[in-house]
Amino acid sequence: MSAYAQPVKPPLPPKNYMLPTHLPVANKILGALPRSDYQRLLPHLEAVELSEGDVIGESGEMPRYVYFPADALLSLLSLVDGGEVFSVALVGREGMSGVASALGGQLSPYRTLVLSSGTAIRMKAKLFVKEFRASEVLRNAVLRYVLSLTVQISENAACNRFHVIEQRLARWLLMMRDRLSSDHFHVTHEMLGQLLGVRRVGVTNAALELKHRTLIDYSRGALDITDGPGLQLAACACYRMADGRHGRA
Amino acid sequence: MSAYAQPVKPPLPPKNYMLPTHLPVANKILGALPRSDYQRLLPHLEAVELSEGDVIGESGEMPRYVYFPADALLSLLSLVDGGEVFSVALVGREGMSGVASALGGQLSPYRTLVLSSGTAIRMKAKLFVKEFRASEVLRNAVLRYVLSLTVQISENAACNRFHVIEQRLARWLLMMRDRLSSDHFHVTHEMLGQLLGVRRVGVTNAALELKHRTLIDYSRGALDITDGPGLQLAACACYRMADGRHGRA
DNA sequence: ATAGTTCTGTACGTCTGCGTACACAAGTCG
DNA sequence: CGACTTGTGTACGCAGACGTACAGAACTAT
Repeated sequence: MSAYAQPVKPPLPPKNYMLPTHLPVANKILGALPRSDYQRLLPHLEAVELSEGDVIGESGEMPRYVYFPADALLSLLSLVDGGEVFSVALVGREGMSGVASALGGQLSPYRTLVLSSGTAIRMKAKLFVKEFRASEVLRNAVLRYVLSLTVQISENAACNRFHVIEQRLARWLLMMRDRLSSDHFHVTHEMLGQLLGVRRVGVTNAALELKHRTLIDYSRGALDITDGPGLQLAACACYRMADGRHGRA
Repeated sequence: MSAYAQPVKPPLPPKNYMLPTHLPVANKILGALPRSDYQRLLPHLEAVELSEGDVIGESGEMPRYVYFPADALLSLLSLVDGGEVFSVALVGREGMSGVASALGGQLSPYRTLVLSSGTAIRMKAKLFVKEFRASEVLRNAVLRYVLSLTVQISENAACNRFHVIEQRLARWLLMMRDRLSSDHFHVTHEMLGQLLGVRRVGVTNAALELKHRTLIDYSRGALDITDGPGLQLAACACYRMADGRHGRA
């Protein structure tokens, strides 16, 4: 059974790091804050190490922390009635988890899963809400991210509707690459199946095809993007439209 | 050709109405405002009549107005590269169009289509942004709606992934009924196909089945929900999870 | 009344993806 | 070392939806 199927994981071991007392910080929302705002938040920020498979927030519960990924990668999963899970968005250093709190929600609508191990900066949700209300700078940064998140979810929904697995797989691999800033990362076909909302076998077939075309290579979860430009051609145009912006040419 | 396929419709004829100077107003966001806030907005609000098929906002453009539907019904359409359109959300009296402006976006990510004729209250987008920044009450109301909109889009995406056309059709009809507060409304199979992102024929087949089960009846766009509870059983559980809240038992 | 348009019903071959099952390989743990 | 777990490859029948095409019914306009 993959970690995806587990409803809740045990609490993560918090591990403190030195946080930079000056900009830029790894996370782009925090990094965009003026020095004075960042300094005010600093005492309440805590760097933690997240491990692949951790569930750091469950749908229907109110998260105690909001997370700003540095080099970790998160996935927001929507739970369907039959116990199915479906990934609606990826969250990397450009974003955060826990926006529902800011928007006045009492419950998180998503399960938040750690897709790729790494560091994230966290903050108590209640405090974050307070800061969000008080600081216009922070609020504007967060709201801009909420917008891009909503757009990501929407385009993703449309993409799922119209494009075949192979194109979508190529796109997701590129999206992960962009957010991780690396051509090499760890992800199994089973995980990708959950992200795309398709069978593991469907991923295997699509991945094989991409492998035969020498666009990617992989073995037991160790995935390599060997031909980025080629992979972009294999992906649907959704990638260029929505995600090309993130950089990593 | 259906109105959906047309990129832009000619400007709508604005038609002024008396707006209530006291609460409640038909739109729930505006209606939830304290009297003083509503009074301040009032001079800038304008009631307009929207007609089915009107496109009141185009993807990639910045809308000049934000709209608060009273008894009109809007659909937010995401445009996919190949010219396909896909409805990501319904907006009725519980919501508004143009949230992107509030969140700091320069461009609307959606085409906004009038699904069902009726009245809406509109306001210049720039002014709305100003008020959004200035008034915490308005801001909180709008942000709560942004959250529910995001959740709607997400659950919709997941629903599309896992449920068959017939269930999804039943759900959309119920969603439309809830927002229009009526068991009878006008919508063609062609329109529904665009909303669900499927072929017109697919809708016809599903609708026929629902008709044979005497859950609905229709003819040339005039649609009747003749057995609401039965239709709920035909719909996927997504309806009860997400939309049952809207009321209309 | 006639002609045109819109909406709905029906048909048919095709394709993508599903559900399921099994085998093998590579790692892990005792 | 052997036993177990995890990840990947492969097969096969089936179902839902697609693309397309055509025809009739209902409404509209002249």
